[in-house]
Parts: sequence; C-alpha cells; structure tokens
Amino acid sequence: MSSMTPRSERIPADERREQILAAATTVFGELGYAGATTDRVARAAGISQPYVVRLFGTKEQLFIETLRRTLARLLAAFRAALAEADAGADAGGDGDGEAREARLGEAYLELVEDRGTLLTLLHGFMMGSDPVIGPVARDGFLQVFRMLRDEAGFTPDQIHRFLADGMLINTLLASGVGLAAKRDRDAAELMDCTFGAHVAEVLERASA
Amino acid sequence: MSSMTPRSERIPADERREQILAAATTVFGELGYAGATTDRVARAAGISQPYVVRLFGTKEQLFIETLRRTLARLLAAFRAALAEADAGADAGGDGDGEAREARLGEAYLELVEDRGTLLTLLHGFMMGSDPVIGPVARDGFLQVFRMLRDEAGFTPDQIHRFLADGMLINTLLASGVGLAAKRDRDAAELMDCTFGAHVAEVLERASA
DNA sequence: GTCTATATGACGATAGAC
DNA sequence: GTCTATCGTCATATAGAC
Repeated sequence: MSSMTPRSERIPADERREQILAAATTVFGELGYAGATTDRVARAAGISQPYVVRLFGTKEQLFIETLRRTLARLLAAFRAALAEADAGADAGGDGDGEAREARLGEAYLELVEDRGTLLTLLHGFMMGSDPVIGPVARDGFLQVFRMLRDEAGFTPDQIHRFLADGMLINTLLASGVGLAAKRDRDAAELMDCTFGAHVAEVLERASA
Repeated sequence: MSSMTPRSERIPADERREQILAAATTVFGELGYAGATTDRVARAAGISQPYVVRLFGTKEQLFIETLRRTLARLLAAFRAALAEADAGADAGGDGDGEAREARLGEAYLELVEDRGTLLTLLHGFMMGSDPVIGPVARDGFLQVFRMLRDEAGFTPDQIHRFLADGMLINTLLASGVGLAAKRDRDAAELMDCTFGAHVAEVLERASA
C-alpha cells in the first residue's frame, strides 16, 4: 500500500500520441479550435490535462497535428479507393474513369461519416487566415487536387464536380439538414435534388 | 468640468443594435463562436463590453441574432437579384432560367466578398448539433432551398449545381486557396478547373 | 443609454514529485 | 511516462452609478 495505482497505464509515447490525436479529432470537431480545451481532449483520451500539453507543447500544435493526421487519412483513403477501382477494372485499357469517380465518392462518404473527422477538416479550411494553421489546410486541399488530377486522372470538369459535390455533402452533414430530412419535408426534397437515395441514406446514418 | 464626456454618443438602441450586429459579423466570422469575445465585439462597435451584454442578454443570443441577420441579408440579396433578372428579360415568356442562375451567382459572390459574412454563415452551418444554433442555421438553409425552387423556379439539377458550386466557393474563399492562386501554380490551376476567370478574379479580391 | 468596477469561473501552461 | 498542485490570464455576466 505504499504506492497508489496510477490512473493510466504506462504505455509508449507514440501510442499515447495516437490515442490523443484520435480523441482530439472528436473534441476539436465538435467544439472547434477555440472552443475545445486541452482538458476535454485529455479526458477523452483518459489522461491528465498537463500530460497532453507535455506531449504536444501547445494547444495550437496539438490542433495542427490533429489536422495533419486527418488530411493524411483522407489522402490515404483516396489512394486505397483508387487502387480498388483499378483492381476491379477489366483487363483492357482503363475505363473512362467513372469507376474511379464512384469509388472515390464512396471512400469520402465512409470517412466523413465520422463527425469528428468531417468537422476537423472543415474547421481547418475555415482557418485560412490563421498564419500557421492556414497553410496546413491549404496544403492539404492542394494535395487532394493534385491526387485527383495526377493519380485519378480526372478531367477538369470531373475535378470541379467532385469537389463541389463533396463540399455540399459536408454542409448538409455538418448542419444536420441530412438528418432533418427524416422529419422535414423540404429537407427530404433537398436531399432528393442533390444526391440520390443511396447517398441520402449514408448522410442520414452519418448525421445521427 | 463636473462631468466627463461619455466615450460614446448617446444613440437610439435600435441603431446601436445594428452597429453591434455588424461588428459581431466580423468578429464571429474571424474567430468563430467560441473564439470571439463580447469584449472584441464591443470594441469593434466602439462601446463597452457590458453594454453589449446588456443589449443582447448573452453571447449566445448575440450570435443567434448575428446569424439570423446574415441569413436574412442573403435571402434579400437573392430576391433582389431575381427581380433584376426578371426586369432585364425580354417581354416574352421567361427564359430558361439561365439569366436567373447567373444573376443569383453574382449576387452570392458580392455578398461573400465580405469575409465576415461568409464565415459567419459557415460557422452557423457547422454548428448543426448545437441545440439552439443548429435549428436556426438549418432553417436558413432550407429557406434558400425553397427560394430556389419556388421563386427562382430552378430544376432539381439546377438547385444541385447552384448549391454545390456555392459550397465550393465558400471553401476556396475561407481556406485562402483562392488568394494563394496568385502565388501557387497548383492553386491557380485548381481555380481554372472549378470556376472561370471571372469568378476567380472575384475570389481573389475577396480573399485579400 | 452607457459606463466602471468586479465577482466568478474557466483555461493554458509550468513546476516538480514519483 | 504520468500525475497533482497551482499560477496567471482572460471572459462572461452582474451591480450599480451617472
């Protein structure tokens, strides 16, 4: 009885950092950069607040690493989807890219079904005028653009439509209009106008 | 010398409220709901912090009224654009709606050229899960949808494209990718892919 | 209609023990 | 690797004078 049990197990810092970043994605997503507190992130990760600060230096640094990780996961999901689309294609020359477009769209929906992931991305994009966070967000956006252009081989028009639809999905999801479609007639009609029944269903699940 | 000059002129409360809401649009836009402080709003409006609270009750109420005002201005701008488009049309039956689409798009760009207006709207849409702010934001979005459907007479496909393009413009503007196009090659190509030179120019001005 | 003063409660970050 | 204790700062909201 001469020593108390520590509240958290002693685990490697790398693993701990990953736990914290996952927790931070949820917390920053729901509360935004300013609204989130290091204490809430710490509690979501099951550790003490000073330890979060110890591992990341500052709250700003924690947000940057959270945003970077989310952007990296987005890119990785897109690349995996691309590989799948190409593996599924018939042996002959590549199709017109419609399979890729569809598969990328599905991959995006799966990712942003997690509200924390969706909102962390959006908060990042909205902080374009922050001198340190802005460049990180823009760089992520441009990486996606280059991937669509160079790796997916999208035409300019495909890129335009893909990005624009993605941003509309974000807004429908974040605002809760997707979820409201279950109760509200106009919201349901809006979902019909914009995306088919399939997507609407995913949006509904994700908004919940 | 028995009394000091008040720091602010004594003006009617209605006028004061409008000044404060205009200032709040800038401050909430740049710092977000949580990041903004009633003190910064007060200073932007040239009055004391307690007086802002006195007039609006709470910070939350101030944000709600700021968001409502911004949404109302958006609707008003759209209705004015619609009236213009119809006034400009030749006497015969209405065109296929392309003039309306173009005029509405211009009206939107003019509005979101003000960064505070743009970001206040986006912050609202991102707070869909807030029990009191969420419904206000969704209601605004649905009002826009109904206007497009009932007053502009858009087809479902027109509605889809108009909204999706709008959301992409928002993101390009908020993240600063539009402005970065002046320096960054890929950013410039992205702007080319998505919107023509005309829109890109406006986005550039607006990002500045 | 507007201010000053202030109570009260976070939050971020540091110090230092184990 | 992780904690407890705590300092300094800042924000919302109230009280009350003018």
